[in-house]
Amino acid sequence: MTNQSITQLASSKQRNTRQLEILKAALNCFIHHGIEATTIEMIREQSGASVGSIYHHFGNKEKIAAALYKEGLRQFSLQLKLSLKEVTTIEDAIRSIIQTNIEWIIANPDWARFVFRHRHVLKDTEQELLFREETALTHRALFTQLEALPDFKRLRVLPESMYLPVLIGPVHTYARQWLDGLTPLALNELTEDFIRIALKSLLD
Amino acid sequence: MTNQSITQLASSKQRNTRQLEILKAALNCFIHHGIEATTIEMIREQSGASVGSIYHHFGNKEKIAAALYKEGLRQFSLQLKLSLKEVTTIEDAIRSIIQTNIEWIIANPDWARFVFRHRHVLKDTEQELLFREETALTHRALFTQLEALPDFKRLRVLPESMYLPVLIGPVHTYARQWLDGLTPLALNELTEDFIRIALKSLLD
Amino acid sequence: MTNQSITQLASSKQRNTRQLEILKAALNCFIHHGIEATTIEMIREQSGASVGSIYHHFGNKEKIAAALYKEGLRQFSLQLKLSLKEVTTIEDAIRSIIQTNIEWIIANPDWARFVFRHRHVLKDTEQELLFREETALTHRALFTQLEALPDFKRLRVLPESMYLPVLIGPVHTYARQWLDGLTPLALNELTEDFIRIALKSLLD
Amino acid sequence: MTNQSITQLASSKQRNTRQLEILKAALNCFIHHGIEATTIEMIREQSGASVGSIYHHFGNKEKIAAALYKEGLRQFSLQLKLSLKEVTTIEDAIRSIIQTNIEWIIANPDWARFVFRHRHVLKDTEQELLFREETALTHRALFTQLEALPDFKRLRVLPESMYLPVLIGPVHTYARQWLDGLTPLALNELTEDFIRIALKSLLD
DNA sequence: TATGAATGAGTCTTCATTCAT
DNA sequence: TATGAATGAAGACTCATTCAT
Repeated sequence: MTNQSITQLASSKQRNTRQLEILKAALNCFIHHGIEATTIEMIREQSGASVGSIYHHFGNKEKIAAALYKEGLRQFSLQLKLSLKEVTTIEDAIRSIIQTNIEWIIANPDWARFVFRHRHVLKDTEQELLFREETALTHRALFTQLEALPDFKRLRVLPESMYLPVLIGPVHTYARQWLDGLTPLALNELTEDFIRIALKSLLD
Repeated sequence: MTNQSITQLASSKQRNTRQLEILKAALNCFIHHGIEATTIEMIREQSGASVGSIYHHFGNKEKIAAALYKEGLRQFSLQLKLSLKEVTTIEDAIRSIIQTNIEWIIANPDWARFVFRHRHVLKDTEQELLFREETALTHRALFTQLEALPDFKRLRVLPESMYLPVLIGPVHTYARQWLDGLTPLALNELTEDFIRIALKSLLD
Repeated sequence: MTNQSITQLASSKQRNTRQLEILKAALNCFIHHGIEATTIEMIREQSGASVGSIYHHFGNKEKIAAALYKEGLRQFSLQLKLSLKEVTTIEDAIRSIIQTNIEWIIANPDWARFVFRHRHVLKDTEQELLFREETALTHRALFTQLEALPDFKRLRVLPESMYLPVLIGPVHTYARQWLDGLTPLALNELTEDFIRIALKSLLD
Repeated sequence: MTNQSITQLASSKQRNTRQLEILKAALNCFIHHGIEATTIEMIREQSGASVGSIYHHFGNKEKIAAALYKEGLRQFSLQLKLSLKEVTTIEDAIRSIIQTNIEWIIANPDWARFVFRHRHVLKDTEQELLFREETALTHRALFTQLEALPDFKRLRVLPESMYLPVLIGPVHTYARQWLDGLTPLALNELTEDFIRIALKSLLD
């Protein structure tokens, strides 16, 4: 049904098999029916866990969604950080960011659908603020790394909050359509095009 | 609470006051609580209409959401079409598209939040296919109009499905953040920046 | 099953038939199984009302219990007030109070069981304070009436909070046992004995 | 939080520390939330025992409540028996019974609340009949002892089942209110008053 | 004796929807 | 067209109890 590998899901936090099965089942249900329309019973059936076990591990449905969201973004962040490790020029950095985005989306289509569609699962949650701060820190760290690059000044001068939208907006907007099956061309075939666009947009 | 004007909501289809009040109340509820978490009772309370009346006019909750979604996009399309009427160069066209997007989002923030967040309200609906075709037609018409422009060939050669993401992806990605209050700079202050970016990305 | 008459239940507040059926069924269930062990399903079955109707009228199970409790005490208070209307001596007053207590308990055994057993249904409820004040007022009014009697000074001097326990404690303690089937003699056969005891305890 | 001493709880039956901790925690929970609303988890948390341990020692929640109830009454009975050992006149006996009641309630307020509120924990239990008989025996023994007193005939002639309610009803009715914080005067300040009342009621 | 993860039957409660007026 | 009381299916969630260690 889905190519979401359990190994993938496992990678960003210590989770036992039972928890991973629950997360995997939940992700699948959430994508196919939406969070609200997914019943605990559905997750139970697909995961093999008992209702009690699901509640034992996650507390309630919203927290499963929250876990899925947070771990998705964390896992992506990690991958991005790794890919930026060796980068020495601003051009390489842009290239890396775009490539990693596309690669992650292609490797984790359901997870990508989930984070694209459910930006608000953390809303009104105790974890909300904490996770916002974590995200802000990650962004800050990324920007700091870019600033340290020797050719950083090649980057177009823009309000800071615009950089990410400009850099990755086209990819994300395309990816949303592709993930919805609305687009003839696969995302990965367009990697070079998106990189070229980003370079033109951001480097003088 | 919201600056969504009822007049605005009214403009794309023949609707009486009662219906507009219902739509307005529903939009407000949907934004604040999500579609599923919004109960008919909430819409009843905010709109002043009775439960029976709501059902009389819209059939059920999903159809209210569907109406909101379709009319939102139609209303935007209309505005875009008007703004493109006088356009004579490709550069003006790009400028117009970006400007109209930003203007519409700023004029209809809740509506914008709604269409951004609820791309899937038409899913598994009889209206789905119909509306998809309508949207495709609109896109086609837009592209045809651009092709007819004398300096069309200035446009970078790209797979056709990439044009819209590249053109409007940065604005939309930024707008989502702005509508969520995650961004320091108001969208309208960045209009010129976004236009410059788009021109650089799309014109040779 | 129970001799609780619906007419009786109706007397202290404007209630429609449906509500009275629900209250009657609930009282019966509460007595036989306790409040917690009574399920809405049981009340539904016995009352003939639908689940939704029960919730429509009472909000939840606790509020049914609260209504039963408050209306029980109110109904008793009313009866007591009526019986004290014509009273001219302190002895008659004592006699009246004891008689009314016994009569009410005998006429409403299930209701009496309920108020004896469930003094705390209003605990941590918004109605708690309000009802406490109502009760205090009723008590105050009763005492004021007694004070106005010409032979009031025949009453033994005691801390005010002791009067009611001394006057009615024996009856209530006996009634609890009788209502539990633990006592050979019916409460009403002992009316004169209880009156004599009360007079001895409280006069000169 | 409560002045219920563990030593007190221990006195009527052989119980090890673990069991006493469980009983103490349970009593506290039962008083604050009621028996049904108390979860094993709450008792576990307050007692420090594990869920398994609680079940090992008591079988289930109802049996904890039953143990608490039975041991409470037994402990009180014991204390009463001791206090009646030296009694030689009917007046002293009445005095002793009232004093012991008040003393026990003051020394064990939570336990007193518990037995007052939960007369029916043994209902539909195998222990019910047994304990009823035990109680009846105790009452019989008490009455026999009183009958043996030289001035027994000073006691007013009343149906036998009335003696206890008349003797102790006022104290219990007052105590219920006092334990609920509804009364300005502490129970122990009224001991002499209650004794005087009882003597007047019961001795000719 | 002690532990606590796992189970799943059992309940409360919600809410979309209907329909008689 | 408008109303809102009544319905009951459906689901989230709890919690007593078990049992392998």
